[in-house]
Amino acid sequence: MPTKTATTPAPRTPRKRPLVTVSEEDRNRRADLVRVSARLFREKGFDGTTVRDIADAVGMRSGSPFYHFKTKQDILAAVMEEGLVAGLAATERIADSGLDAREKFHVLVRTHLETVLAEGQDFIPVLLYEWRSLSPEHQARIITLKDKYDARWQDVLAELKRAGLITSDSKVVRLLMFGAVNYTAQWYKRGKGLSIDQLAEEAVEFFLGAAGE
Amino acid sequence: MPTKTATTPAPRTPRKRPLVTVSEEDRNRRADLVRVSARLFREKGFDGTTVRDIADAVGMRSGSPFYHFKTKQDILAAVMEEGLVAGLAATERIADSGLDAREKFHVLVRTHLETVLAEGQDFIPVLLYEWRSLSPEHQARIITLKDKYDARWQDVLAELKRAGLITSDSKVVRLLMFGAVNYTAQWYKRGKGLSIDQLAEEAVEFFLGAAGE
DNA sequence: CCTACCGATCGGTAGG
DNA sequence: CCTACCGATCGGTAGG
Repeated sequence: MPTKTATTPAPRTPRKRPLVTVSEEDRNRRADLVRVSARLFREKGFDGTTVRDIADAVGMRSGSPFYHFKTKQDILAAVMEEGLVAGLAATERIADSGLDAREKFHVLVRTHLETVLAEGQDFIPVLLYEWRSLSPEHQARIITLKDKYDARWQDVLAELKRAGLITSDSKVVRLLMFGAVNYTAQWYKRGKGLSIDQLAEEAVEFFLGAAGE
Repeated sequence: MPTKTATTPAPRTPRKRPLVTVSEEDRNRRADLVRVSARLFREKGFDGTTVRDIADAVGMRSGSPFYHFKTKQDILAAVMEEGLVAGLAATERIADSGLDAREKFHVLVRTHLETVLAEGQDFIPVLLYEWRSLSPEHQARIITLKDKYDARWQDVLAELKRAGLITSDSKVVRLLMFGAVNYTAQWYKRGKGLSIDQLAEEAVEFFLGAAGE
């Protein structure tokens, strides 16, 4: 049954709320839970966050999150998956753009920094720092997405090397760059010092060194 | 009947021990607790590790760690402090050596990598990834040590810049390097791929770029 | 350092 | 999504 059919005549019977299908409101509440959980998991860790913390933050009673998620683990998986799907989409858009190597890399770094540092962006930091709390089954599913993400970065590094902007495009170099960028989550304070754009600028200069001049 | 899961209690040889002074044995047991706690905190996180886990790992009963430490928090602080004191000593030794800038930097990177990646070296990773679990009072005391550590790195970066090996020795550059090196704790597998020495080599080349050639 | 224990809290559930 | 609840577990303690 189509969810929205503009051309069908109005139903003869007065509309009643569907009792079986998942309502729009349910989906919104679920999204609320994922969003506040991301923030709490980032601030206090997965083990340091209780289901009651999460329920409080969205104005539910302590047992109610389990109407939307089977377990606390499932909430964690949802947070990570949402962050990675969004991050992957952005990465692919940039990788497939027609920009030249240096510019493409710059945009990639800036976008990743925004993903890690901008307000309300807690999904990827949770992915980075709560990975060990995720069950092996959930990990396996998310690794598939993560591999695609990594592959796109590796492609851009290969472009940089062809352009003579870096001397090595090894996996180790990618991981070192990734570490440098991801670690900003630990020390960067919004509104103090550099803006995210300025930070991206300095990071790119550092990564490409004097080779790019 | 088969529910005899837990480790058997330590042999109970009643033994005379000094009642007032802290015996050598007490100090050894305390060191044992710190060492196994470092490993457990790294593997499962502070909140994911129970005092019972720690007691089991050294062959004590669940209440006994509290003979050596007032709280679980105090164990965490001891782990971090021990790691930082050792790391700071090594860093100062290198910074004050007569090596030239590039060589000094290389040794610094390699030593830090060993601190993060070598077997049984769990203290600094715990410091890096469980910082938020430490109470503000403990944090304040440890920040003093951490500042000294950072200052030594900054000194070496200034040397690198004077030698023309890097184009910027800003704090941001130090933090990016630190992130790249620290993040290895998340992906490096001992005995697979590069050795720690080889990794140090590649990291230094990446950090100094083509400028050093 | 062990025995024996406690109050608090936790993830999760039954039934509406 | 709430009410009412449970079994398990946790950090920590008294007393020896």
